[in-house]
Amino acid sequence: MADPAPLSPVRSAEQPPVEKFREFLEIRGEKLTEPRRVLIRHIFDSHKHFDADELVADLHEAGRRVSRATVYRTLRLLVEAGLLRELRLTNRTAYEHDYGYPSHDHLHCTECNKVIEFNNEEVRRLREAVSLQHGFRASGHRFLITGVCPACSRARSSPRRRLDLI
Amino acid sequence: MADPAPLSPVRSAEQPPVEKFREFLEIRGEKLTEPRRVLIRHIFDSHKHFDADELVADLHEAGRRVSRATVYRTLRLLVEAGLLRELRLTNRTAYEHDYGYPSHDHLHCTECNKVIEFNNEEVRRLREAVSLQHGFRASGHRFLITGVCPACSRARSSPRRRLDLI
DNA sequence: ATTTTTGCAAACCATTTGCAGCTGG
DNA sequence: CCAGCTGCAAATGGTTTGCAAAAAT
Repeated sequence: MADPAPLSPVRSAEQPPVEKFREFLEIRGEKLTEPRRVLIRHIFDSHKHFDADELVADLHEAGRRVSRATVYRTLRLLVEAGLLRELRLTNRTAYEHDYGYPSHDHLHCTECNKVIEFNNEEVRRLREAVSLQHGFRASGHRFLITGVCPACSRARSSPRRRLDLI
Repeated sequence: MADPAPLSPVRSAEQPPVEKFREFLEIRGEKLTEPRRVLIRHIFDSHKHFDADELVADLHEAGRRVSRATVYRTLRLLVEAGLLRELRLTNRTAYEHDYGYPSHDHLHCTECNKVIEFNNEEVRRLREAVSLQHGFRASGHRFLITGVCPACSRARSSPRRRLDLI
């Protein structure tokens, strides 16, 4: 999955993801194991969207092998812990950082499959307004705009496009 | 999947879904067959969200059996034709009417899994504003608010709840 | 007559799970 | 030590596909 154009990553006074996870596990009487540490380290090492398969592949390449089963099991925990968020754009579930990253929404280019993040105050306001109208207690939202990104838009209307297709 | 609280269905001067589909197929040199007619008739007979499995089950009950394979193949066509829209809330893909129904967004109750539709002008405006900011040509959007619906909210805070759980 | 479609069953693919052995607290 | 975890391999469950027979133009 294509990387998103990143917003300014703000992780300053907060505790690091591993600690947040340890806390979560402690409360449930569960354990912070080596495979889990490896995963969380790798995931929060860079800010990008990924799916289970990419994670397994990346780790194997890096010589840090964690079984597919453990990857799936841990991803579920990280979502429950509020560290990751699920993104269901295709048949495979993608994940993105939730903890320590500003809340945002997405533009999805249907030509190149790029995902662009954006942050707009209005979205949150609108979510509250709509929820209020329906007596709904909102806990989250997802605003996804699909279309064509500037780059693809340019390529599309460019006179050289016809030639490119040959 | 739970039915959505319906908006006023507006299908007046437009041609019926089957005709729209026939047109789509004709352009591609494809055929409007009996199983396809059965499916589209059943789907547009009532306005509700459904998935492939429910569709197969419903039809079998009604004595109009269409194979699972054909159901899946036809659903894909109906989406391409702009008659249906996909809704990926869970592991199975749900579908809703797109053609002849006002554009809208969704509130998804995570307790009872109900889907409530809403229509808010602001959403469209916001989509255009954000797209403009990013030089993006929007062709569609999805605004999904997750949380707890009024009914579940009431049940949750009710003093009798603890007893219900026993 | 020719091309597309259907139904069946088998294949696929992402994800989950049972289990025996390993590990963290 | 003991509850919880891991890896493996097998199971699941939704969706897709190959193919021979059936239907549409």
